[in-house]
Amino acid sequence: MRLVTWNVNSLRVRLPRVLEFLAEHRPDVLCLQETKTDPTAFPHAELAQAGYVAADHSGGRWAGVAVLAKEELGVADVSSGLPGEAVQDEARWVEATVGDLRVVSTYVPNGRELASVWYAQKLDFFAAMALRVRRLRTAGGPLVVAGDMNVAPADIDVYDPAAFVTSTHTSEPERTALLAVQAEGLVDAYRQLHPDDVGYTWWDYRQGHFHRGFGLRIDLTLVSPEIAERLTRVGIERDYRKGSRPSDHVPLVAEWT
DNA sequence: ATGACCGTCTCAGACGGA
Repeated sequence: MRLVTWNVNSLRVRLPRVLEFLAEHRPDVLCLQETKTDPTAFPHAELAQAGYVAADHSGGRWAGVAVLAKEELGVADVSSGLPGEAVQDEARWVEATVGDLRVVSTYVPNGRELASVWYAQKLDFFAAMALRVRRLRTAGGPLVVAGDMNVAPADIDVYDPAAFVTSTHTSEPERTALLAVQAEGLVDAYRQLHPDDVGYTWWDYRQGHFHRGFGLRIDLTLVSPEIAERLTRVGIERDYRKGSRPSDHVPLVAEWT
């Protein structure tokens, strides 16, 4: 199984890069975030030509998530929205079943500033997420929760921890909230296979941050234990930050037997 | 340097992103 998560920052603009990626890597499953797509404008036809079907939760100009699967695998039992999320219908959570695998694609709220209402809503989103993961784990079967968590789990995941002490994404409450989700029975796939490696998945468009190596690891693939023990490779497709009109995030690839 | 980049919606500039 090859499963990929990628915050594309507008599926309309990024469609050529997405089709390039599908052709090059042929993932079984591709989780997308920040599709920024109107529900009526989701590019189902273009993806079908590439051999993929999609379960999308599209909310217009902001957010938007989707689960793509190879046509022969299909997407079943689609569920849109996170029960209990602070702001309903922001299109930050979609679930689908692919084969025997339950897949979630999520785009956690940014939080904007510490001690803001948006920051509180971000923590609330994680709390709702932990409850939902508990439910899904109780139901049993292999589970993947992949997406843009908007939290760098540890200082190794931050190019300059000191630069973030007054910012979101590295605060103790955010990290604790993410750990509470994992405590429901999910493993950080990249960190499992790369315990000491620096592996950023996002670089700010500004100030040449990519070329200066200033990134964060905020896109995660969280897997249930039966998948974690079968992982064979977890890789970051850094080259997709280069070239024509790149997203500010890159694809994270996980493979298991 | 009080910003710098990118995408969206609406039409030059705001808002969101992290």
